[in-house]
Amino acid sequence: MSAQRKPFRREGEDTRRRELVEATLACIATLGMERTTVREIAIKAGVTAGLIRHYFVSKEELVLAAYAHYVATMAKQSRETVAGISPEPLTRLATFVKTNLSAPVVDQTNLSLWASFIETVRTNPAMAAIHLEGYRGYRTDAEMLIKAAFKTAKRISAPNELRRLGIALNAVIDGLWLEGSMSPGEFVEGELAQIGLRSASALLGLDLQKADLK
Amino acid sequence: MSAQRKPFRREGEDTRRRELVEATLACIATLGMERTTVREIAIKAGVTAGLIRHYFVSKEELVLAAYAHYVATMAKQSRETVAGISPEPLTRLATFVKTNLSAPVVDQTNLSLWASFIETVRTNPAMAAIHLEGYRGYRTDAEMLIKAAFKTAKRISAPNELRRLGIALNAVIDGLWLEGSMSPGEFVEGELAQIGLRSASALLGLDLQKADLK
DNA sequence: AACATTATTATTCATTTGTATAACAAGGGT
DNA sequence: ACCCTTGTTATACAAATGAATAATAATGTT
Repeated sequence: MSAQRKPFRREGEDTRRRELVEATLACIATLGMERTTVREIAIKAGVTAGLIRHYFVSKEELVLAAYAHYVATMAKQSRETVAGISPEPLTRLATFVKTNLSAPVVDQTNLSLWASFIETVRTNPAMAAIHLEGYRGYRTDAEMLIKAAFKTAKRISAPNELRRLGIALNAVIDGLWLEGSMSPGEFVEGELAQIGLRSASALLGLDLQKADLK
Repeated sequence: MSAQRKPFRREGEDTRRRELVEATLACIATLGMERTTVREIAIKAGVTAGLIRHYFVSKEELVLAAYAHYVATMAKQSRETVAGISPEPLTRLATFVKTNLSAPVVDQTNLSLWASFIETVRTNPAMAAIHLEGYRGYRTDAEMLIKAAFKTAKRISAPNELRRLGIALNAVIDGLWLEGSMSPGEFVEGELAQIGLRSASALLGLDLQKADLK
């Protein structure tokens, strides 16, 4: 009547680490940071709890790796979407705005994940470093897009001005993303993206709505 | 050699409840939700852990009360600031923007507190209700201010338009608040508020910077 | 096919946490 | 001055948690 020992397969180190990291993100997103325990992560990953310590010296280190993975994935997706379309600057800018204001970026679970990390970011210097790098990259992307669009429109763009507009554009997107992710029922399909395009147009003095139709 | 029993004072119910609620907020802000335990809260409040259960049937209920207190306090402060100044609509709008983009609203600890609640808001219906009420009130405030400013400028404002602008204005403020609170070192004193005024001006087609100087 | 390595499972341990209960004393009523 | 209510402290407890250690079996090597 002895319970059988669980059968298993040996995986390569990188595979297992990625599996564990992804299971961690899934757990945090679903259960929240508080209820994300090593046992829960292990269940999600389909392994036993002990294995976690074989790859990560502590739960804290695993969470750190998960955050790094999350930031990197987000940045990569955003860049690939913009890079994969028409090189026309205005269209790119419009796509940048729209992508970040539609599913799957706008998503309650995604927001939860992001929020769960915030408090850790504040208290953990290693997490803070990862965050700052990601944020700066994101803002630089926005500035580059604006710069290119201005150039096409033959508009002068001083570095100061560019910085200010990058911050502002980023803020509208973040704010709308926040509202949309937090209160999904408050907006109809596509409304958020439309408001984003209009707002960005007003902020930058460009017509992104026309560009979006191309 | 027996340890002395801790001396204490009896407090009225509402006083104690408020003390416990405030201690809870302080704990969450400082330590994060995960490390906010009933014992830690009790220490912060200067009482022993057992007392908490005398006023709140569970830790969850205490956290809920703390969130309600937090939302109410924020809303009250915002309204009082705007109400306490010149009745000139443009100036009010400018103040609304500036207040929400300066200390003490823009603050890393404040952000932490807010973020800590997010995941709870998602999973707990009671928390979600409190949140939605607060958010709608905030947006309504913004819409009213915009409407008044438009009226002064003799501009027509359709309900749809008003809703859209309210959401957008709210988003810029939220986004800038987020960026400023998360990466305090990235902005110089007053920069955030300036960007906020400029952005709001562009969004609404009003000159809030001039209005701010009055 | 036997072996060695080590990834993985299984078990154990010390702490922590939320909650429950018991003991005590502060302050009001008479 | 005494008692009585109950706010408050102190102790206890079962469950959960991160981590440590022991046991086992999957896979590559020869």
